[in-house]
Amino acid sequence: MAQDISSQVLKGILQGVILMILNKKAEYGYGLSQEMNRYGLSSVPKGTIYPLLTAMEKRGFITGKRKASTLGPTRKYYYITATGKQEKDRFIQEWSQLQKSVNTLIKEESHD
Amino acid sequence: MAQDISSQVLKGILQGVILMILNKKAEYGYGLSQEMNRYGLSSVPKGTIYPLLTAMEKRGFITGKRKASTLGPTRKYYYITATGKQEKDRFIQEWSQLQKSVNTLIKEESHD
DNA sequence: TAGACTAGTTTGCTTTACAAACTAGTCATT
DNA sequence: AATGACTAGTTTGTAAAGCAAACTAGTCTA
Repeated sequence: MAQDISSQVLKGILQGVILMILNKKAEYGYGLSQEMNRYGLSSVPKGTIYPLLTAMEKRGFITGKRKASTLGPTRKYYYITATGKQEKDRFIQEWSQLQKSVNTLIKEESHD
Repeated sequence: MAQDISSQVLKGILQGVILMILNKKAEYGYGLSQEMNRYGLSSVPKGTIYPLLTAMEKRGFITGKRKASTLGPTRKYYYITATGKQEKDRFIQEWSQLQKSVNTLIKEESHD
């Protein structure tokens, strides 16, 4: 398994990543965290993820609904909104632009 | 020209980008800012870039030397250190891992 | 009943981001 | 010689983020 991505680099894109996951299916904070691990996005601390989800709800990108679980405490599932989908698309565009810029820099340094 | 990258997304990688540019040649803050624009990395505010350069010098990644300019105030040129080169390589690895993870997510959503 | 795992909230500290104000140099107009 | 535009850097003050840690609380197994 590849090395973990430092929270430093992950910071800016965390919201975008969450929106992409929630666009596929509704998830709750704890599950989201595990889902990200599966994608190689190293464990985001709960002190970061839960407040971020709350902030994203305030911004109108997602909505949360509490649901009881048969195997633990109640979960708070988050659903992406129409605004959230727009924001997700905006993120994808920005990401592709960023990729281009950074990869150009990396390529230049390797064949100098 | 493509749309600008929000400071939000740029945040985590700003230090890595600066290290890559300084690895090619020494630069001063203002010139660095213009160089980044050329790579499509939208104008980083001076309130961010100058303090970051100072912090990077404290961390030992770069060293600054003042040099007079014939066409303006004195400039502070920054040179990458051996530690900085290590950090730069670490960044490149992390970046490639991040790219894999995020692109997997994007691909999945497009063919669902 | 104690420990492990799940699930979420809240608090408090530290770091970061950055607009804005300020100093200071050159150069072209007016 | 004064004004404005561009270059170049520092400092200050505020706001926002990140997150460890403490706390509550549910299930399940030993």
